[in-house]
Amino acid sequence: MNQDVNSWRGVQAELLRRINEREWVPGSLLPTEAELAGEFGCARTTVNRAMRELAEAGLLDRKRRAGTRVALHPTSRVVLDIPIIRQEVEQRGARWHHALLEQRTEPAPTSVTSRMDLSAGTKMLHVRSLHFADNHPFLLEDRWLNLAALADAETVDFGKVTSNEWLIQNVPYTTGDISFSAISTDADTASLLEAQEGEAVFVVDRLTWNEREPITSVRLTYAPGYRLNTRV
Amino acid sequence: MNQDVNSWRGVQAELLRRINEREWVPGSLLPTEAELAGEFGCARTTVNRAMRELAEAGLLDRKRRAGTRVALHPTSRVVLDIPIIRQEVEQRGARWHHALLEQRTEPAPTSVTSRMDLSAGTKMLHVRSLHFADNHPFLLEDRWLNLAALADAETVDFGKVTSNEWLIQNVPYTTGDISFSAISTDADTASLLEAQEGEAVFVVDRLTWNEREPITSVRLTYAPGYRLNTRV
DNA sequence: ACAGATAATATGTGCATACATAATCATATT
DNA sequence: AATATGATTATGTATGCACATATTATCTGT
Repeated sequence: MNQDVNSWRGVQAELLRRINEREWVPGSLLPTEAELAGEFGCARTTVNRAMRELAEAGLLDRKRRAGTRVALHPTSRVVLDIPIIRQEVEQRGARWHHALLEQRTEPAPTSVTSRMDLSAGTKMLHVRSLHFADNHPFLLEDRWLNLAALADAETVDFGKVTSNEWLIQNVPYTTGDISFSAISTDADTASLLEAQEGEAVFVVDRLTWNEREPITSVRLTYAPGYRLNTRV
Repeated sequence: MNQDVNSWRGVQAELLRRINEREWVPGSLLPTEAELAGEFGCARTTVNRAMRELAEAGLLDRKRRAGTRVALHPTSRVVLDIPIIRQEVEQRGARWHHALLEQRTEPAPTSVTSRMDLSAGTKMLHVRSLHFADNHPFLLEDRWLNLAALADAETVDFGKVTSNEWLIQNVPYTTGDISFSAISTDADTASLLEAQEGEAVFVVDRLTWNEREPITSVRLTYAPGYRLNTRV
C-alpha cells in the first residue's frame, strides 16, 4: 500500500509523472486540490501534502486563490551534506589526523572584520591547522573566532580538539554563509599542502553567526585535486 | 498568530529553542508527540508536522515505538539552488548573451565515455559555447550529448537555443551527479575566458541521465573570480 | 535460560471538517 | 477612468479520530 494513489506518496508520484511527461507543461495551471482529490479518490489533505513537497522542491509554484502551476524555471535544488572534516576523510577510507599550526590572539585583517561586521583591528583568536588524510595534507583550516562571543575559546587547546568540533559542541544554534571558489595558492599555502605555488585549489569560505553576533569566519583550502560531489 | 504555540511553526520554534539552548541535549529522548501536544494545547498532528520537518532537516532522529531523540551528529545540510545560466547572469544585474563556438558530431574522449558508461569512441554531439555577462566572458560550457538518447538533438541550432534550455524543454525527468572543483586553465580556455593561462578557475562537472541511459555530460568553466554562494 | 509468540506503544498516515489567509474578480463610488 | 469595497476562491493550517507500521517489552512454554 506504499504507492497507492490514495497515499500521499502515490499521489506525488503520479503528479511527478504528469509533470515529467509533459502532460502538464511548464507554466500551465493544475487542477485544484479539491479536483485532484476527487480524481484520486482521496482527501484534499493528502493532495495538499503531495503538492506542498513538490512546491518546496521548486517544481510547482503555488499561490492562494491563483492556484498551482508547473514551475517555469525548475532551478534544480542540490542538497550538499557538509560533514565535519574528520568524517569526510574517514569516509574516503583514509586515516585522519590534524596538526595545530598556530593559535594566537591577534588583530584580525580587515578582510575578516569587514565580512564579520566588526570594527577594523579587532583582536580575535586566530587558529590555523592542517588536516591530513593518510599522512598527506588534505586541507588547511584558517579560522578567526570572535572572542566577544566566545570567551571560553581562549582557554581551549585546539591541538587536542579541532575548532570545528569544539564549536559544534559549545556554541548553540548558528546560521551561516558559505561560498565556494577557486584560487591559486600562495607560496606559504602551497608548501603546507605539498602543492606547487600558483596551483589551483578549491576553497570554502564560511561565515557563521548566531542570533545576535558573528561567531567565526573560516577558510578551508583543500589540497589540489579535491572535488566536492553531490547528486540531484 | 503566526508564532503561537498552537501553530506548527510556533511549536517548531519552541522545539528548536529547547534543542539549541541544550534543554534537550544531543542524544536525549524527547517527550512523545501526545505529551507535547498536551503541553502546548494543540493537536498531535500539529506537533507531528513540527517534528517531522526537524527530522527531515537532520536535527532529530525518530523511530516508531522508540521515540524521538536529538540527533547526535548534526551534519549541516546546505541547499544550493542551481539556476540556469541566463538567470544566474541576469540575477547579477548583467545582460546575458551567448555564442556558439562549436556544434559537431564526433567521437567523444574516453574521459567522457567512461563517466557516461558508454563504449570508447562513441560518436556524440559536442557543443561548446561561451556565455557572457555584460559582454565579458562569464563561463565556458563544454557539453557532450548522447545521440542514442537524443536523436532530435542533431537537428537543433544551439546558437539560437542554449543546449541547457533545450534539454530542460525536451528531456523528461533526469537525475544527475554534480561535482565542483578548481583547475588551472589551459591556453585555449584562458583565451576564451580572458584569463591568464594557468589561472585558477571554478569548474562544475555535471552528468545527467534518465531512468535508462545517460543523457549529457557537461563541464562549466567559470571565469576567474567566480564564487558560488549559499546560506545555511 | 532461551526462543518464539504476543502485547504494548510511539510514530506514520489518511480522512472529514472547519476556519484562516491571500489573491483575484466584480461591483460600486468618486 | 481610476479607486475603493466587498465577494469569491484556492491554498494554508488546525483538529479529532482511526488505523497502519515498526519496534520494543513482556509473557509463555520448553
